[in-house]
Amino acid sequence: MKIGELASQAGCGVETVRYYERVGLLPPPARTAQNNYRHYQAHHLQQLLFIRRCRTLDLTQEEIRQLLAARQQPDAGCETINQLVDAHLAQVRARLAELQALEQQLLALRGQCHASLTTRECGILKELEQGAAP
Amino acid sequence: MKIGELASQAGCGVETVRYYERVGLLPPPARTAQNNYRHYQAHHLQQLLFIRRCRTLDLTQEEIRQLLAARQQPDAGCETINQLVDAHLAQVRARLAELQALEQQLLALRGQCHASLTTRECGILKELEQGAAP
DNA sequence: GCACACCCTGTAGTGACTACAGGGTCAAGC
DNA sequence: GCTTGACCCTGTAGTCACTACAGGGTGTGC
Repeated sequence: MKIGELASQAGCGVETVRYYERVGLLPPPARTAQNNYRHYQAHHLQQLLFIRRCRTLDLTQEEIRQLLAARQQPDAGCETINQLVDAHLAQVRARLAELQALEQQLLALRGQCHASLTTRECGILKELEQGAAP
Repeated sequence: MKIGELASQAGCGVETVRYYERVGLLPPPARTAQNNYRHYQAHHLQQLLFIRRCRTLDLTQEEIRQLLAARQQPDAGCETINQLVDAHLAQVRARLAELQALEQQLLALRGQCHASLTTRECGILKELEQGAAP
């Protein structure tokens, strides 16, 4: 299949596909001799779907590269895979904690001004100007 | 004061200060005639602290620019400030919801493999290869 | 023969910095 | 007077994962 069909089957843009090839996440497909168009096989689609699924889980390219490499060694142990997912989960939870703290800070900030005041009187600006870290 | 002192008082790098000047968040300071060093006043530090406080709240440069502009008009109403904080809070909450969903997906994925198997048998890889979006 | 969808390469932009390279300046100690 | 090291300057390139052109070639239907 051509790149447009591959991309639409994977639910991404053709430019994303070419980008994955450029950065080495997708192997370069064969080209037709006549017009140099990329010609993809089923395994390309499989790998692209794998990559897209990983991306919906916010895995980085580097993490995906490690998973793809692991897939090449089906007889090796899968501890690195488990560790990778655990590490990523830990990162997500760390970011969650950060964002929850941020939400509280913003709520407190928002509580500084309820009325429609002048900028000079606005509690939010005052807090941002003078407040130390909460 | 010179840029190094300003930066250390604000708790950021000198390159960040120069960057803020380049993108227009900090006004260009006077330069000493002798050696062209930047020479900062107290109000520069004030503004830099303001910017850094906004950044710890994950406000974007564009949002900070709006707050700085509002500060220049102390007699105007502060509705835009309140709206800006509300909008940002909504964004943070949306991202929180996304991350919580992601956490659940990763947990489910992690549950696919507890043992130390071969890559071929690893439930995580199988899920990533074949699983539809949860 | 023409319009239009598709394909190609290559480059630049996004946000908010960070990290050099390659140079100039200043103060302290010898 | 000289060296050493900390500081300052400009300008450019890198980060991440795309996205958006510009400027061209190709294929298909009317």
